[in-house]
Amino acid sequence: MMEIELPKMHPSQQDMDLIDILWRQDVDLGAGREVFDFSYRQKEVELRLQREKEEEKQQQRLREQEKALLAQLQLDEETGEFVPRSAPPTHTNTTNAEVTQSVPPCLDASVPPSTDLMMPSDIPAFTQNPLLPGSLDQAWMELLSLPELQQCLNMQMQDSLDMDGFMKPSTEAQDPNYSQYLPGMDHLSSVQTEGCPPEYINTYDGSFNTMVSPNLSQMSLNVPDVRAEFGPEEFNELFYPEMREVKVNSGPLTSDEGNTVSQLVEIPSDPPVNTMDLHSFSPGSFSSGKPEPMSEFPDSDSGLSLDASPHTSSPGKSLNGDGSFGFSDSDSEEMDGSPGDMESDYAEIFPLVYLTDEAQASLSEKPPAEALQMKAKNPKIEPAEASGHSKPPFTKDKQKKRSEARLSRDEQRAKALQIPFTVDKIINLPVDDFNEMMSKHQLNEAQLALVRDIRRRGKNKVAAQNCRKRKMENIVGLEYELDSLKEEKEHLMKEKSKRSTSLREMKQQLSTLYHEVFSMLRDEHGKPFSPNEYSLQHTADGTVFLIPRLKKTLVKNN
DNA sequence: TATGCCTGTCATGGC
DNA sequence: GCGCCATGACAGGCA
Repeated sequence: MMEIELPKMHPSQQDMDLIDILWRQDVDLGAGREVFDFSYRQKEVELRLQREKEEEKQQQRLREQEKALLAQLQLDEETGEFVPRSAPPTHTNTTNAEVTQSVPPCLDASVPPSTDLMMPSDIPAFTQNPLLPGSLDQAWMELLSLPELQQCLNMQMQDSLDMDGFMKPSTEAQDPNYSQYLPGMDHLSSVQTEGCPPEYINTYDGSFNTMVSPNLSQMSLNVPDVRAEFGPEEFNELFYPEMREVKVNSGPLTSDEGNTVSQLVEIPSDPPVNTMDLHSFSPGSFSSGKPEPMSEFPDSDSGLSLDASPHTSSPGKSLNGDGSFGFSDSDSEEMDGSPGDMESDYAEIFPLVYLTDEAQASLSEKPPAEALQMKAKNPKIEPAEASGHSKPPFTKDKQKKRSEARLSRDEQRAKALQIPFTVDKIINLPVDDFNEMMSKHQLNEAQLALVRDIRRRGKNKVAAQNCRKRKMENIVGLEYELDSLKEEKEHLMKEKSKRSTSLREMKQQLSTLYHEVFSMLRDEHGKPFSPNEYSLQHTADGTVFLIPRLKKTLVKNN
């Protein structure tokens, strides 16, 4: 087994099983991973560097955007919030007082109350608790200055009012805020917040921490779906456990998530072994430059009908001319139609080309005619004893690489058949050049068949190499992808855990503040409101409503 | 000798 | 229809 150097990862058993399944599919194809290790490692390093650069750029961009944004904002000294300079006066200034002073139903005078829909006369007026002159305001200010809390209240308010018909807050005033609290989810935020300029979406997260209390600034709100954990119903349960029948319409916060194969593995860098000298095989030199194997075929010269067109060459015209070579039309057809048999035929026709030098030497003592006669006697005998591969052709020369051996096998065949082209040319010439080359030489059927076969095998060999290489690259790529996904999953799990903790703390704070504020409210008689009968609702613009719970239920039923 | 890997080859289908 | 390419399957060689 080969030791492969793979990127460091700690896959689970399942992952390993998956890899093994993929790997087993190809392992018998012989693709070796180590071939790709180097490029793989390179790719990995490049990817990491690229990721780091991108992160750096993004941070830089965020800082710039934040600066630009802050330049457009001014700090509200009272609330501590940044507000656009050009924006109309915020409600935050008035909210503070109106929470306790303005007349219900709408506690914020800047927001015209929908009195026809809103508070009937049974809504008690707010009165500031004389005993707690500033603390209430302060508490609300603190509460309202927390964007997260505002957001929670907004959600609750919107849900309630959407359902009750008391008020339909503009989504533009709401949704963009969500994106501010989802700095890590810009892509999602931008989907939901069409009305919000992207620079606000992308930059508020940077300034966000400056607006919140220190402890909260530690919290990150990159919660993909806050409502999944902190939905309106849960919110209701948190504060109105007894009012579960009041269904709220949850707003749509959910987002619409939405080689060149490196040129052929160089064919064995070694050039075809024993590259034939093309010129030595020119038709005119056949008889003179008689290659050694040809001694096995004393009749071959005479058998070559150089003038005969391949198509007109009859069995009698092939090679021997006397037909002793055993080539018949059917044989030729077999060769063409069944390449698998061609090798066998070659083996029969030119048995020596399948043998080692030694074997050839021993065979040379035997007249080739004998072999040909055997072929003639039993033409149906499958070469190499029927399997076509059962006889190892080059088992003697262990030093030779198999590829070389195989290559030389075709070369030897070509040599034996006196093919006047190099195997390399036969395989690699473009089809036009190949045809042109072929047309310049009169080849008999056996030669044509062999040339075609050599070309086909040669091209297929390269194709197989490419195919295996691609397969290995795919496997390596999948392993890398698997590793990345595992890391991402791990990261998301940590993130989720962090968000949950943060959310819990916020809920707790909000609950505390809510009850604190509620307990400070007094009606015109100085009596506290019953939390069972009233609830506080808060909008994005700072308006606070005191909503009678019974009313909500009634409206809902209507 | 058994086993796993590598490579060449063939068959087949798509372009 | 031919040639090329991709790929699954198979077989042989080798360590």
